[in-house]
Amino acid sequence: MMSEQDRVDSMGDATREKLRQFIARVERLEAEKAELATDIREVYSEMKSFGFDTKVMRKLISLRKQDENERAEQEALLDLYMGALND
Amino acid sequence: MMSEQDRVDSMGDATREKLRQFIARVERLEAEKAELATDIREVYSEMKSFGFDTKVMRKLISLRKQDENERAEQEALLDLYMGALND
Amino acid sequence: MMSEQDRVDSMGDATREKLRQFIARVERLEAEKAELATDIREVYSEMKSFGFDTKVMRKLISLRKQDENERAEQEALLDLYMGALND
Amino acid sequence: MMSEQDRVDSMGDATREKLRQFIARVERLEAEKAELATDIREVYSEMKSFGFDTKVMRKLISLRKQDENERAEQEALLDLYMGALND
DNA sequence: TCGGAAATCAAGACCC
DNA sequence: GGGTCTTGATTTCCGA
Repeated sequence: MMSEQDRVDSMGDATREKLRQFIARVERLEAEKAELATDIREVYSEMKSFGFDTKVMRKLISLRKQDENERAEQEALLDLYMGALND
Repeated sequence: MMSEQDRVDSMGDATREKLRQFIARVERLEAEKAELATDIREVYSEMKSFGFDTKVMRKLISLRKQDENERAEQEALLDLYMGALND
Repeated sequence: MMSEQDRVDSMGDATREKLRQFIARVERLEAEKAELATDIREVYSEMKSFGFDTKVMRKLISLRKQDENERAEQEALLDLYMGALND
Repeated sequence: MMSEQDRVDSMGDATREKLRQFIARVERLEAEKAELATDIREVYSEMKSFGFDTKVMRKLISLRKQDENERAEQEALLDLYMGALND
């Protein structure tokens, strides 16, 4: 059986380069995502120091997101119906 | 390193029996679950032969489930507020 | 454009009733399926508190299921052969 | 019992405004975070269509992240030691 | 029937 | 340490 290292060695240079690029892109995006997570945490701690109950706030915001999702779904359903009418 | 077989061999009889029982229970439940999945698929195909658009129907039913979840969440939020009021 | 409500209104009573029944049947079956999923989760947590490694157990059970499927396939193949002999 | 609406009504205007701002900030950040998640998924699907095994790629990237964390820890430890030397 | 997309689920990280 | 969020893996589902 070929080891992973052998497999990498047997890649063409172009493939290896492509691999590096993919990894770099993902890692870049993940780093940005992690930063945003930090920012969000900071906003919550600001809220807390402002006297808001963060647990309630989290719930509230998650509920708003659900509403939004639901609205999107309703629209998707409507689209489905409209598509069905054209059959 | 002990192989899996060795580990089973080294179990006490009681443990081995317990193991068998757990596996039997899970497999029993999974079999029932699989049956239900089959039943559901059959209902959808009945619907289809009745002239309903199953894609629409699936969406509709999933939307109803979401509504239900949302209602539960709203209540959870209300409970949070009520709890917060008691502080 | 016809609103969703209009479409439902324009269904015959019989069709509307049929629709309700289908939805009820699917929701019933899905509720039962969800219960079974809960039961299975509970069995696993029992196993865990009994000292079994649930990850391994899951793997084990899924392997047994695969074997079972293979056996079923073999049997189906056998049936096929036997049928062929009768031709 | 005070209704939720009553509670919001009883807030000062400034507090209410502050609340809105906090919610807007969090929702903004979460939207950006969700976009990044989408971007990452897209990169993976590009990789897949390029012939890479995404499961392996995910593992690889997560290992690199671990290494990075370890390196960071080592450095933190080093800083600690160096600080100690200055005491 | 296959492959991709999405839902589901448990494990791990992380905050309180 | 309890609970929530996130991630990763598995399973499920649909369309081609």
